[in-house]
Order: sequence, then C-alpha cells, then structure tokens
Amino acid sequence: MRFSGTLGDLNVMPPKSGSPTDAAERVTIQDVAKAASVSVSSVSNYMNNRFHRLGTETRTRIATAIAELDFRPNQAARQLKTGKARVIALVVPSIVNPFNGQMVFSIEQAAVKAGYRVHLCNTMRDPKLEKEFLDNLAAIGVADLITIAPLNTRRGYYSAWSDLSIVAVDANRLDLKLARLDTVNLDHEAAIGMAVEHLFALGHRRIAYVTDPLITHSRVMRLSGFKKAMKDRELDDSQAVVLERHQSALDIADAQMVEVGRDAASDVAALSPRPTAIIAFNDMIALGLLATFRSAGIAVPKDMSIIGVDDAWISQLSFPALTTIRQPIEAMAAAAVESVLKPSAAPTSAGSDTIFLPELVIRDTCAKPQEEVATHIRKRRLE
Amino acid sequence: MRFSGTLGDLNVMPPKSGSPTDAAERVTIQDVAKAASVSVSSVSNYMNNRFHRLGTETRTRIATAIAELDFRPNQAARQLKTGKARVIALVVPSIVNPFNGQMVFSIEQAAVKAGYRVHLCNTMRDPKLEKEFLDNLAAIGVADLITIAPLNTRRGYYSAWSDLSIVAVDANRLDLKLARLDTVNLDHEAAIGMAVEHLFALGHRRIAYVTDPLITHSRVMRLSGFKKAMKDRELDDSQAVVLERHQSALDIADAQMVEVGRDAASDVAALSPRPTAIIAFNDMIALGLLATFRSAGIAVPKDMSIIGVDDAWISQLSFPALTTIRQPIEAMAAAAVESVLKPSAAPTSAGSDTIFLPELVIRDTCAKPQEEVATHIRKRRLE
DNA sequence: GCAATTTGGTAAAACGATACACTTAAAATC
DNA sequence: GATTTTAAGTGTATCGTTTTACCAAATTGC
Repeated sequence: MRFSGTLGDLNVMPPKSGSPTDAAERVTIQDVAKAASVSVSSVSNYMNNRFHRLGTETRTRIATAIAELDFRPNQAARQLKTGKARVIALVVPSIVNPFNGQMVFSIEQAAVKAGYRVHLCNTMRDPKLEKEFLDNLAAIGVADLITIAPLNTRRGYYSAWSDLSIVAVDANRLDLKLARLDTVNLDHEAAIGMAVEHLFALGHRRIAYVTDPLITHSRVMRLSGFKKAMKDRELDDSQAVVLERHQSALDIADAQMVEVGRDAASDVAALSPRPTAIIAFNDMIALGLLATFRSAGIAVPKDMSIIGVDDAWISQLSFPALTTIRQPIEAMAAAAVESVLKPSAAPTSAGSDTIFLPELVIRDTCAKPQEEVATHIRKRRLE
Repeated sequence: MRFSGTLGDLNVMPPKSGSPTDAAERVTIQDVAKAASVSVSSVSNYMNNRFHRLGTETRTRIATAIAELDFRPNQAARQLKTGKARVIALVVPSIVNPFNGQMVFSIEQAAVKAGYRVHLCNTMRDPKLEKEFLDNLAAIGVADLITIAPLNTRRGYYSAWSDLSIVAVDANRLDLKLARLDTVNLDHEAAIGMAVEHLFALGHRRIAYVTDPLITHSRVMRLSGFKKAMKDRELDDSQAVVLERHQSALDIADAQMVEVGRDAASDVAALSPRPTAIIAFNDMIALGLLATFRSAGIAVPKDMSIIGVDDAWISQLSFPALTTIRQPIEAMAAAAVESVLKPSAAPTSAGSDTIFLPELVIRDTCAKPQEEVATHIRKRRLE
C-alpha cells in the first residue's frame, strides 16, 4: 500500500563535506557583550527592555551588535532561569470541528501578535490525554492555559493545576468550580433568543430545538435560552429534542455532529404536531438535519425552516445556504488571549467573565411557514 | 458589543491565604538522587534509558523515588544542555481547511505518541509570518519541521534553515531544491487516474478537470495525472479548467476553495461540448461546484457527475454525498512524524520520498451519463 | 596470581541566560 | 564641602539537567 524510496541522486547541492553553514555556531549573549564591549548584564538588561539602566551610547552599541550578529536569545536558558516560557497551552476537543478550528486559528494569530506561541492539544475529550498534557506543562515552563468547551461535569478538575493562569472559552465558572478562572462566552441565551425571534417574525409558532447531550456550558445555556424565548412569546417549548450521545462521539471528525443531525431528523419529523421550523444547537447539527430532510424529500425552507448557531465557515457551503447566528470568533479569541496573558489581578478576585453578543446571519434556510400550516396554527391559536 | 464584569463573589473556594499547593516546589533530579541515595548522574542515566550503566538494585531504587516524588525532568534545563527540544514545528497554510485540519490533527496525535509536542504555525501563506516562525525555532531548540503544502515556487527557500530536519507533506524535492529533505505524498497521478477510470467505467467520455492555480505540488501532479489518464484512454484532455487565483485566496477559511468551485461552475457549464462529468482538484472545489450546479438546476449526478479528491470528512456532508478519492491521512501523518524524527541517514543522501496510494470512495455524485449524451458521444467516436 | 577488562557508579564542568549584589562616577541635597 | 541619591554598569551565582572524565570493585584471561 505504500512505497518508500531513497532517491540519492537527487542531491541538488554539491556534497561539499566542508562547512557552508557548518556548525551553525549559535551566537550567545556573551558574543554580543564582547562585540559591544559591554557586560553581559547590560545586554541582558537591553534584551529585557530595562533601558533605564542603560546610557544612550551603550544602548546603540548593543543594538548594532545584536543586529550584526543576528542574536536571538536562547529561550531554554531564559526559561530555565525565569521559569516562564512564552507559550500558551491550548486544549481543544478537536480542531477538526470547524468552529473549533476557526477558534484555534484565531487564538494562534492573537497569540503570535502578543509574542507568544501556541502548544496545541487535541484531547478528543479523553481525560487521560488531557491530564498528561497538563502535567507536562510545568516541565516546559508553560504558565498559561486556554481550554475550549470543557465538559461541564469537570468540577474542580483544573484545580490540580492551580499555578496555571486559566481561561475557559465556552464554560461556566460555577461548573468548573475553580478558584481563579476567566471565561469567554457567547451570550448563548441571547443567541437562541435571536433565532426564535427571527422565526417568530416570519410567522412560525411551532418551533423545535435540537441538541446533542448537555455536556458543555453552551449546550445547557442554549437550551435554556430556547425555553425562555418560547415562554416569553407564550409558545410551546416542549419540542426540545435532546439526543443521546452518539456512538461515535469521540470520532476524529466531529462528523458525528452531522450524524446527530441525521438522527434527529426522524425524531423531529415524528413530532406531533410537526414543527414548521427547527433551531439547531450548532451549524453542524443544522447541516445534518438539512441533508437528511432533503434526501427525505422534505423541502427546506418550504416545508421546514432550519437555523443554526456559530456561523462556521462551512455553513455557507450547504444548499440552501444556512441561516445562522454568528459568534464573533476573532474577537472572542483575542479576548481569551488577552485575558490569559494579563497580569493576574488581585488574587482575591475570582476572575472575569467576558460575554459577546451574537449576530443574525440571514441566508436561505428560513422562510415563512407554509400556508396550510400557518392557517392551521392560526386556527388553533384563535380557539 | 461586549460586556466584561468581575464577579468577585463567585469565589467558590475558601480564601485560605495559607499554602494548599502553595509554592508548588518543583522536584528536581537532585531530590530524586537524594531520595534514592544515588548520584545525580545515575538518575540522569536512568532518565535517558542508559540502563547498562546501572545495577538492578539502584535501578529500582531510582524508579521508586521517581514515582514517589512524581519527578518530571525540567525540559528547559534538558534542552539547554542538549540543544534539542522534543517539539515538532508544524507549518500549515491554515488549519481551517478541513483537509489540513485533519492532517494537523493526525500529526499531533502521532507526535504525542512519539513523546513530542507540536508547535503550530498557520502561515496563511504569508512568507513574513513563516520566516519569523522559522527564525525563532532555533532559539527554542526545535530541530524538526513538518511543512504542509508549501508553494512550489519556493526554490531554496528552506535552505536558510539547513540545520532543521525537514519533512514536507505535499511537496516535491525538485521544487523546493533543498539539500536534504524527506517528502510524504499521495500518488497524485494515480489518484486522478482512479477518478478518470471510475468515470470512464461508468460511460463518461467528456470529462472536465477543475483546479485552482498550480501553486503546489499536488495541483501540478493532479493536472498532469488527468492529462495522462485521458490520453491513455484516447480521450480529449483539453477540458482542464485552471482558474485564476481567487481574490480571497488568503482568507481565513479556505472557504475560497468553495468560491473557486462556484466560479468554475459557469466556466464548466460553458464548455462546448458540455462535459458529462467533472473531476475537481479537491473536495472543497467539488462541493462548490455541487452547490452551484444544484442552485442552477443542473442535477447531480443525473446531468453531471462530480468527483473530488481528499475525502475530507466534510464530503460526507453534502447532498448528494460526494464521491471522492481518499488520502490515507493518518498513515501519511504517521509517516511524516516518523520521517522527521528518524536519525538522519547518511548525510550524503538527499532524503526519502514516501508515496501513498489513494482509494476510491464511491458515494452519490457519480452516475452513468444521460442517454442522449452517451449516444451522442458514441456516435462521435465511431466517426 | 597479576594485569586487563568490565561493571556500576560518581564528581564536577558545562549549557546560556537572568538577577542579585556590587561598584563607581556624577548629580543633587543640605 | 560633606553626604546622600541617582545613573550606568559589572561580576558572578544560579536555574536543572547532561556529559565527560574518572574511579573502585568485581570479573576475566592466561
């Protein structure tokens, strides 16, 4: 199934066993000090922006020496001394989930801007993998952790790493029960509220909600947001379908999310009276519903309106393109990075919660409910 | 647009200003040595599997001491001494591209298995970002680099980092012109060959090929594979559509790939005589084509068959589900990691090329060409 | 039984930065 | 003018490993 071959004759450079970039002599702070005729300490001060300890003359001398030698401080040495690495640990169930992928991407961009690098860990929600990763953080001097969508059953889980500065995206401090924790979240209830309002304005009255098991903060809050928004409009909120955890829940692709949608489709179609619209916990489930309805001959949006949450890039891709509620991913990523890097405030404080407002993105999967259904409902409401 | 609030009263743990996990005293190799009543050297030898230097007795003593103290060697110190970090640098245009996402995911998994961690860099194909990342690698002691789908115009680009062990996935050594380089590739020509054969066997004779600009090895090889496979069957290979680079080529989402497909759809529909089937460079483009055809009323697969390449998880999601050529992502990721970590062979060798065979995944976007078209073509061939 | 080797083990010098404790000269204060 | 303060800069111990060189005892060869 696989060939491996060594094509020795493709060597495009002459052998030159000599020394082109040979030993690649690393230039150290000592070399710089010598070149600038100053002490190592001064160079160190320069490197750490302690300019008040330096005269303008030495300062420029050091600057030119650094530039000439292309000096880059050895991070291992620096780290050994200071105990801190400029690295953010990033724990995520799986970047293959497109929303997580975008979030990780944006966090990496934000981290680089702040002069940090990112250590990635796809946990697949496997506690062993995650624990191992976290346990090794101290050994490599990492002090900052961002975790995305941790299980909400993890009470006190992160307490074991209390020396880390932790920020959780899509999580609730009460769930995690951690002494110090910052969180970054979408206003999930508002998000679903917007979805309900959009459908309501279109004329829908029988609205279902589909979610996979309530294992994260967002799942809990979106469901409760659904119930609130329905009650506010005096609508029946009983058509909330919470699915069993799918077999392949730990599969690589989060394609299982789509499976969830597939499974849900029949459940939803069986609801009586049949809803005219569905709100999905996220775009993946919405897409799964969409695909299944279409292959079952249920037209979207004519027979059924569908709306998702996230506005993962993938949702533009379906036909019809998915109407959804957008999370401001970049802003949330930036907030998470900023939050994890900011010097910890008063140690008495429990941390901050940053909440972002969602945005309705209207595409093509929502329409007015069909005549008959609409009149049917109108009749029922009049009775 | 955003609220931030400090909920100081949510502190769920008693203040306890004392010392719970307080100073978190890091346990060092010295502590272990003391506890086991042996020298530091012996512990070091133990940690580095140099068991031939140890008696069974000391060996167990050290083992228990390590377990008891939960000793984890300080990687910074180790690195400072050895100059090497157990980290693989991973350069990728963007993990948001689902295929890249899966590849990065699998590489991370393989790296962890080998005791390595992954430093991620989404370059967005921005040379500045990439250069900066690579330049800093030495400073953090990283010696191993995996780069995914680098531009094939980058002759000699990586020579500046000749002290790295470099593996390129989806790249050609001749393109990169690097002294020492291992590559991991799909057999791209075979992949397209399989696609052509599948369509040919279904009865298609007018087959188009759609690709975005030929900026990577795979893009070049798949196109050439298309031409070869068509010529082998004495078919017209002129219907290869190479699109201009799309405006948003550097967009976050690689959603532009879908745009490419969208743009291509009209070009393809305008081809005369109109092809009965299209092979897309990858699944993203195929999905773009699919979505566009369907909204234009061209039925897939009745009026037009479509086949992609990659079998990114996303391709199961479309309706109809996409027929495609699968890349064995996990195996390729494992090969890349193995390759980058293996002790470099004879320095005279130019490296190895590992090539993987693709696999046809039949779903629902390919069918026999329509009667009329089929007869029409049959007639033409008989003339 | 004595030299040569093997086995099991140790002491101490690095690795490259940081940070603490100092020094010295100039400036400011009284 | 004597004393204190500030500015600018340096020497060196230190972080926690690895590694080299070295040593003693046990084993082997002849």
